[in-house]
Amino acid sequence: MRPVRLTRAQQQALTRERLLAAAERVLAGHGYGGASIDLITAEAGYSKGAIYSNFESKEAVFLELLRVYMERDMAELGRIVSLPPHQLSAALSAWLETMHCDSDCPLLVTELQLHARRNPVFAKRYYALQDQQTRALAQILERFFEAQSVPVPMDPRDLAGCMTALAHGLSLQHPQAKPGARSSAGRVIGALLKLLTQR
Amino acid sequence: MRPVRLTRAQQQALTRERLLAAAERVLAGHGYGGASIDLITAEAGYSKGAIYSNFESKEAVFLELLRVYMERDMAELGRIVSLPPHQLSAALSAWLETMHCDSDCPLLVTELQLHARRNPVFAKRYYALQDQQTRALAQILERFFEAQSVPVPMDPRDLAGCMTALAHGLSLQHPQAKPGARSSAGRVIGALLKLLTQR
Amino acid sequence: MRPVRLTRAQQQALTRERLLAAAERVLAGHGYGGASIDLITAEAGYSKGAIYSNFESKEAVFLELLRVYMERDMAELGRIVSLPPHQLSAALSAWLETMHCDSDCPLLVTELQLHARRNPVFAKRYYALQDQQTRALAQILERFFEAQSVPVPMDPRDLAGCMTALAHGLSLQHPQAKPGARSSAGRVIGALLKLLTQR
Amino acid sequence: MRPVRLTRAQQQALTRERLLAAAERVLAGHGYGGASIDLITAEAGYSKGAIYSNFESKEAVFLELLRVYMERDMAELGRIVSLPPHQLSAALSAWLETMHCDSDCPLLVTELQLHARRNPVFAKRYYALQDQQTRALAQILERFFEAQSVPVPMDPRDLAGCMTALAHGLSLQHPQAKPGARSSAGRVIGALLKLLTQR
DNA sequence: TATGAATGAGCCTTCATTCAT
DNA sequence: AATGAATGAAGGCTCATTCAT
Repeated sequence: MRPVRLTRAQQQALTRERLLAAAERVLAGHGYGGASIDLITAEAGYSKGAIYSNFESKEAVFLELLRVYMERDMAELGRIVSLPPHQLSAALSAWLETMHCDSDCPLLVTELQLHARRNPVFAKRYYALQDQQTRALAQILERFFEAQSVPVPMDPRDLAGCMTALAHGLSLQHPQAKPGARSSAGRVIGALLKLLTQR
Repeated sequence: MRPVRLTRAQQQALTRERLLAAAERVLAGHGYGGASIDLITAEAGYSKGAIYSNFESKEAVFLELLRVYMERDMAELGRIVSLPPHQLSAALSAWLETMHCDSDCPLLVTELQLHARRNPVFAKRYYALQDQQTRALAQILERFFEAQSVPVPMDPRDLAGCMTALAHGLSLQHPQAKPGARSSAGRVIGALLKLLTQR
Repeated sequence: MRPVRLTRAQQQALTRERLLAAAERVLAGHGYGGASIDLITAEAGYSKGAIYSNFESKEAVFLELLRVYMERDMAELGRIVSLPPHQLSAALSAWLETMHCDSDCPLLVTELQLHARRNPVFAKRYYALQDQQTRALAQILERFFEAQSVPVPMDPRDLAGCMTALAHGLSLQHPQAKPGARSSAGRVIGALLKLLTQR
Repeated sequence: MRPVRLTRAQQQALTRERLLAAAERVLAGHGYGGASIDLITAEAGYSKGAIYSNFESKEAVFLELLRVYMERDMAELGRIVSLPPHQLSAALSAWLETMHCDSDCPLLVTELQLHARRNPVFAKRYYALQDQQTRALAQILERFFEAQSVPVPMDPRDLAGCMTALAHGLSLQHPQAKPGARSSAGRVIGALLKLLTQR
């Protein structure tokens, strides 16, 4: 039989992960200013001090959150870019909708963007990661247009920026959609993409 | 000769305006959570208590700020919509660039959007004003496409939402641009608009 | 015809009186700490500044209130002491009940007593006035017992102090009585007085 | 040897007790309105925030103070009621004098009474505890009169209310007595009790 | 490692007081 | 005489952070 007990390292990694997940939820629900240590640790089922056993400071938590967040995103984009052409369109749409329109993602990213605007340390890391993501999305878009035999209508990276801006911006224009409802952001982005491939 | 002294009502109106202007600057510079009464009144050159002679509460300051902000915007859009067709395109581009890309506006609006997401009272007022603005922009876009003899490629209000989302979203994707530099956001939006009228 | 206009002095006296009456009501309703200048002047139908045109400071308002309050009380007691013996008992009972049990008086006096405990200036005036009142009541009690042909059972001034203490203390022991209800304080004091005259 | 260090729970209990004791002193010295968190924690030798590690709010501090205060009183009354008859009279006198005349108790109780008049939450708890105390004192008075073979001259609970009202009211009628001096309140109450048992 | 009492700076708000009108 | 905008000192409370346990 395997021992049920986790090693020290595993235990701590688990705590870190739980804290980060809690920080994500609290950030989405309460904003950067409203995300207090107490709220985060309570959400994770720990007490206040747990944060300081696992992170340097509150700032460090969100820096780390940003890292895992973008890493997750990049992995997904990496998966999509390597899909066969005929699956690309559907995957792209799904990504734009699920990751950026129907979830807390726009809220989260926007909070982090605003924070980056005011915090140089945070900014450096934020813009680097965002750049990576834009490049990845640009590559996907190139392959996407190629698959439709349509020339990319503008610089692919600019287009990638547009898609992200639209996904975030549109989803913030309306109150939190009910879980079931199809977000208008998704619909509108789909329509725009179709427009750009239809001439 | 006119007396130099202002009446008391004028004096207070001046104070209100200064406080609101200070609130705008502080909000842009420190975010909703970071915009403390102390910071705002100091920025305006008054003592902390002055806010409470002019506003019900901190919340009321930002609600009022939102109102004058949107009012200013609507006046400008109203001016644009009544322009002769051949001046429309230039005015629209200028508006998108100046009001939404090169200024603190996207920062500000995004802060307010996020706040609206979490504050029902604020939300009600915010979404109402945003809706007005979207309608006005939609009307302008219709006239714009008409002037180019091109059918509007999608529902005009959706398109208006897209333009705003792009203006906000793109300008947040990069660190604060230096005052002189032409923002990439403006360039990209211009390119996209051209694309949509060029087929 | 008499002119309707009051003279300056009359006008100001009226304002003072209104402010004092308002201070009395607010003090009873909100306590010493809760009786703010704003509350008082609003209750009187004036604006904040009116207080400072008529009184030195907030403290001075309550000092003056105390004076008119005690003066009013003394006048009433003076009236009672000069009544013919056969009306004395009823008048005394009525005074104890109406002035000290069924009204805001105990609340008010207690607030002032507590304030006197902590403010030497206030204390000096307060205890002097209270002493006057106790003497007056003592005299009345002497006449009261004389009228019943019963020796005064203890030092008349101590007895007067007891009556006042009972009237105040008992009426604070219960939540604000409904206007119509006969206060238990009045009933109990009546019973005690009867006991002391019945042997 | 016992360890000198206290456990954490003990440490916190000590802090709580110190804060409550400080609150009691500050309340007596500055009144309900004047008893600020700053004053209380400074008096206890802690920093301002310490209160909030131990109590929900300022209100809760005084609610708790009220509780321990009344509990202490009830314990003492419980001790007295079970005394043999010949010790009753002396114990009762001692209690009335020490607990209610020569200490800060009347001040404190009166502050709390006034607060209860204006705060429904506080009132509920206050009047419940006061009722308990009155019943206990009534029982003692019954035994007291029985021991003297004199019928209780009025409803025992009313009489208990009278005794408390007298103890509080009389001791507030004079400036803070010097520690050594025999309070006139004690003397007067003693005299009255004797009167009631002497016929 | 995780806890949570204690700290202390900072926040929003109230309020007595001043003074130009 | 009365107004009320502005001041500035508290006041109650929150929260990131520290540290003994």
